[in-house]
Amino acid sequence: MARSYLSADERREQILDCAQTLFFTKGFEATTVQDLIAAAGVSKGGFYHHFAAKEDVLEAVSQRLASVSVALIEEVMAIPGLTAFERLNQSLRALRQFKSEHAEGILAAFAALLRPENMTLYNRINRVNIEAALPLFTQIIEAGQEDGSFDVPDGHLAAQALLALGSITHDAVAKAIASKGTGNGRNANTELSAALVWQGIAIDRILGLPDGSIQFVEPGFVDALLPVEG
Amino acid sequence: MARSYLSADERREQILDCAQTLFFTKGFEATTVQDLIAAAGVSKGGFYHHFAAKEDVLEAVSQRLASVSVALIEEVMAIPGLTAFERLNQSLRALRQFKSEHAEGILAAFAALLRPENMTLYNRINRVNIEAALPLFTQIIEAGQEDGSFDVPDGHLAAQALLALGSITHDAVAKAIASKGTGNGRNANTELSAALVWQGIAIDRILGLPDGSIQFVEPGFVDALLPVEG
DNA sequence: CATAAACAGACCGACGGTCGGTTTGCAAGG
DNA sequence: CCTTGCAAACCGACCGTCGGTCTGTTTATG
Repeated sequence: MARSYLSADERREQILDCAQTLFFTKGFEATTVQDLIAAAGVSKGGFYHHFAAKEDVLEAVSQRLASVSVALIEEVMAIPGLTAFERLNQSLRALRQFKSEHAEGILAAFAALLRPENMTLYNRINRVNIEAALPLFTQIIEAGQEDGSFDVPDGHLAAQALLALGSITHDAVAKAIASKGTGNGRNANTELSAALVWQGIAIDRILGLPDGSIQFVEPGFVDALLPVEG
Repeated sequence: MARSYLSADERREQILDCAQTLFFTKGFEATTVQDLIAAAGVSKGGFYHHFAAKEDVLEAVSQRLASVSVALIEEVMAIPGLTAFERLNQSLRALRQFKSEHAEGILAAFAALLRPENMTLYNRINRVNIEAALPLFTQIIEAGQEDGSFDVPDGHLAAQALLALGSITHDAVAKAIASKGTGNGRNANTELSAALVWQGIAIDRILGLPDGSIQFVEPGFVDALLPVEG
């Protein structure tokens, strides 16, 4: 029968595409290698020619997802002549804009990731994302120590604190998604907005800025992402 | 052959004891049900009589560990006549003291948890711990909104932020443990101390307090926990 | 046409979990 | 005090499935 014979890179990407879909749909543990090779149309031997283990696929998927955020921030890093404060705000804005532009996909991803059977996937993606973003945020904050934007004793530690705050909103996001179509979506959206506003304030405070300095949400951001029906 | 026949509670606890040791030693995934029943001296059927799945054992072990911290904080909650600020500080002190008193065990646990093959165990324990501690911290902070101790818009969100900060120090702890016997333990301990001091400052700032209000470390705490040899 | 990369698929050991049956403790009835 | 009945504790052989291996075969490429 006609084998397809893709290049290593193409095949890898194709398998990762299938894996991403499957992982998000049924979870990492529940996705078998059989599922993966069936979806990708490749044999067991072919699969293990490109990946040493199922675990490697998880890692690669996580890395690929993290690289999206990294690229967005690196674009902002390339802009010359910004203060560190402006650079941080712009980075957050870029991430926000990306979420808005891909609202549908982001939403589906979150809905999948927050399901209990997907904790492994969620934790891995989260970890890799933080590891990838940490040096960039460290760089920004350390520049901010120089130019007087921020008041923190250590840029690296401050960056870790900022990234750790991300987990605050996950609860609220989960609730907001869960309440879709249950009638209290309005309420959940308000709660999520409050959580995001607070996350912004927490960032301000950690960086030694007055409340409201960093713009972490925009009015209507949540409602645009999660439209309340009815 | 002489069966032992323990009560359900006794047997459960016994299995959990063995499981805890095994999970910390070889990790959750690497510990098989065979290992568990061999260690506990019970049969497959006996094991599944008490636990519906291997996963349940993980959950139970995590819950049991979390209940230790909860008990410590609840003790502080029972003290009458404290301001919320004092209550928070006392709670943190109690946790710190517990760590000092059980330095050896705590250290071994951390060393085990931070190994890459133990991420599942680590994440689970972390999650359960946060879930267990969240209502208590929320209660303290909400009281602090009333009595003027803290300046935050929402007690629950503030508590989530505080607990999220815990992850900052994990890196430093991992480094400090890893550097034992490598000669730069002195350095790693200093770094860990700095991380803990920063975590205290971050808590201050999030709660709207001046830097240094909350005592999150004491001088010599790290060196007492992780003695530098030589 | 040689060589290596890409792929195939039968196969394996081990794992989590099930199931029908057995043993023990215990309380109620004689 | 002794049955007797019964539920709870326990046993261990067995099963399906999974991740991973291994021996080859097919395709591209220089």
